[in-house]
Amino acid sequence: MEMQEANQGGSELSSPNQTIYINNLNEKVKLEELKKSLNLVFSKFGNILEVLAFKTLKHKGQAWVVFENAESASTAIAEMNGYLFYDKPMRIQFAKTKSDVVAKADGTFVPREKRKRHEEKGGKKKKEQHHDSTQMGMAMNSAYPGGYGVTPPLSQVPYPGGVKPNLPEAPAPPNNILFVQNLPHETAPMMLQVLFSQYPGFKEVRMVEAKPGIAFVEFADEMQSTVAMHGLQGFKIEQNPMLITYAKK
DNA sequence: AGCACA
Repeated sequence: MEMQEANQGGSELSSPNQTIYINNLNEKVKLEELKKSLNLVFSKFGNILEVLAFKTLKHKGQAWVVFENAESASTAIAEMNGYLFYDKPMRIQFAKTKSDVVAKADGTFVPREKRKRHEEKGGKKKKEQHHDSTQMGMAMNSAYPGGYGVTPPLSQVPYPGGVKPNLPEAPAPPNNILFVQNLPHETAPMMLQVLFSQYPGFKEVRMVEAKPGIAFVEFADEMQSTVAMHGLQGFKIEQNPMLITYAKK
């Protein structure tokens, strides 16, 4: 039988990073509210260092959430990609580059001139563009209740009717097969079996030789796959947090 | 659509 490309929508997964990049956000929402809400929704995945969003035309509808750990970011992507937020499904990926707050902590921070790709050309009337970058560090992040399984309405179908064919990561609907990513290349099927077979309904692990780092894990039904997914989401194998989603059928 | 921290 044939199987869909393992890779989601043909776009590569950016390398794991502690910052997530979110787009397809509802542009009508005011920035402050947007950031507050993002903070609320994402704080259960771990401590958030900063939430950034901007109002400029080039950056509308997008935001960055900087976590303290890459593991949190990874879990947040797996759990929240496609989540309806102000009536639109969030599209989430790892950020392409390291956030300044993180670089500052690293000691690798280099002031912006080096990092700018292209400067703005003259001839444009300069407009005030306010974007604020509130840092709501301690204020709003509550410690997470323990367990990620509590994401509410993922069951609502994110893309009802006509969908653009190549979304970066169109989340597959819940089903009995899990798609596991971000595994160390040397991960043995047996190791995965040990992990997943603790969950009821486990059937088998399938790994794709041609594509190291991923695996399919089949359960008897979707309730059982869901339990396993939430139980093992972000579980680290040799430092790599597993990223588990439903497989595309 | 669009990956920044002015």
